[in-house]
Amino acid sequence: MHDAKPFLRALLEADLPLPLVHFDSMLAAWIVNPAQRAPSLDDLAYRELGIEVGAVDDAGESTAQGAFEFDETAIDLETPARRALAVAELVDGITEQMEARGGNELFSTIEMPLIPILARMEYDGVGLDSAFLTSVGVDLAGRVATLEGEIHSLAGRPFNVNSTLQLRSVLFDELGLPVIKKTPKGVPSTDASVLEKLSDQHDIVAKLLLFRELDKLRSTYVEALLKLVGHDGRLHGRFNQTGAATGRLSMERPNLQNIPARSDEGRAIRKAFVAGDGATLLVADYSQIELRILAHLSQDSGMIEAFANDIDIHAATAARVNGVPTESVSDDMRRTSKMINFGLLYGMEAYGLAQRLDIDREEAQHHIDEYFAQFPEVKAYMAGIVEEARGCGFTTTILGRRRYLPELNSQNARDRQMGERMALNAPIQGSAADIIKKAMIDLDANLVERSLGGQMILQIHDELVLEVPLEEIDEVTALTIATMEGVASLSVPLKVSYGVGPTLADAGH
DNA sequence: CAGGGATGCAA
DNA sequence: TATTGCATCCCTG
Repeated sequence: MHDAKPFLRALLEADLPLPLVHFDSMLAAWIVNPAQRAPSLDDLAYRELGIEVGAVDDAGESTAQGAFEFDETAIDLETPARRALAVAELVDGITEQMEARGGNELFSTIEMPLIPILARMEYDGVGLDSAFLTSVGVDLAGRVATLEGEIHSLAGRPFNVNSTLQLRSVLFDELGLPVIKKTPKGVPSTDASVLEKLSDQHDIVAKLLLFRELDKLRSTYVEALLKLVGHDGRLHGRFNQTGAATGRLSMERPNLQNIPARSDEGRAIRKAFVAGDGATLLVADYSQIELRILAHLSQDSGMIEAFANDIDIHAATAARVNGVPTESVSDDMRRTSKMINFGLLYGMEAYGLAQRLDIDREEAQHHIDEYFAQFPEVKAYMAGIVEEARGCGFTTTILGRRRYLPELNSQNARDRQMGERMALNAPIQGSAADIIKKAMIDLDANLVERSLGGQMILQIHDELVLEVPLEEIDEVTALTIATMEGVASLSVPLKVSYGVGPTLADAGH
């Protein structure tokens, strides 16, 4: 099949048994080159076979809901038939390409087995308390309207606060506030980091920040979610298995991987995600998985030791960098080390660290130098990975997932540096994706083996959300943690923390 | 109405 | 001028 998941989901909706799918040409083409998101059968057949399978309408292709809906008066059997034949013709060629790129095992042991699991997760969906969420929306709308009035008064005239064009005139032309930075197009920026720097200059600025925050929550996380609730009162987002070049999943309609978590208002929205009757939610997340992978890949003895002792990794790195005992680490020392730890995962440079810590570039460089002096294997690993990727053209994860980076040899310095950052990040983010995908496959099998009713319903990059019958919660919690922690044996332990509760807010931690 | 830019949410 | 995504709003053509 090409893109089997919507078909499997349609079978679940029709209460029909699922066939075993052996080969998904969309996934296979993505393994060969993860830069092409959702390779279409049209393009593949033309490129690999020189065949024109013809444009597909939504009758032959999966519809938005994943069901096959035929107009019975005008069934086109020819196009689906040509497409089916094209998939069959593609199998050998793409398999050879996967083989040549070392991707066959990843394909057959991770990506293919994940398809029916994701189909089931989409089919099950997650419960939404629409009445509660509606009341959150009413509250937010009221506060937003009040703020809008106050902003208009302070500006001296009404304008559309959501229009950056109009807001720019108000702030920089009419109120005379200083321009802090410009957008890539060269016009004055009004983004949150700019507003934060202007907050002591005019009362309007704090109102604007709050307006943006609350209106974002209202429009994106209240209105949008309510529109997508199914007839069963649940949200059935779609997982995109080929959406991220690093190997992560992505999600859409809705994207439940970016539900607010930090502010109080964000947590109110998380309260609307609920378990069904007689069930509860279990949220299990890998603790610092990317830094643990960095410790493993770099074999840095200091970092491995910190994880082996299971101490707060940001405090532990701060202690080492500053040459003090862990208990003497100040808040500021920990904050700096935490920023560098995160920056390492993204291919940080001094400029970026300086921005985030609001310090000079020179001072940021000094912090980075001190860090690398204490973690020399990390420094060597970072340098080596870029060099290796430049040589062979790709990076590799612990399960052999490759990301090709032609940018590394670009004539354009900006593109080349982007390639270097991607080379630094891809093995780490990609290995984390490998690990949680394997955990999903193992956990699904373990739940079935023990005849448990607990089901995975969401994956949010380093965490799994399960809906669990109340009477099973202890057994499923223990099984989930053991499975997630046991999927890989790295040079540092994998650690899982968890929370349980009737809503996503209660189960969070 | 499609598409791009700006913005902001998550890990 | 730190990685990966997706959604919203505004604005233009």
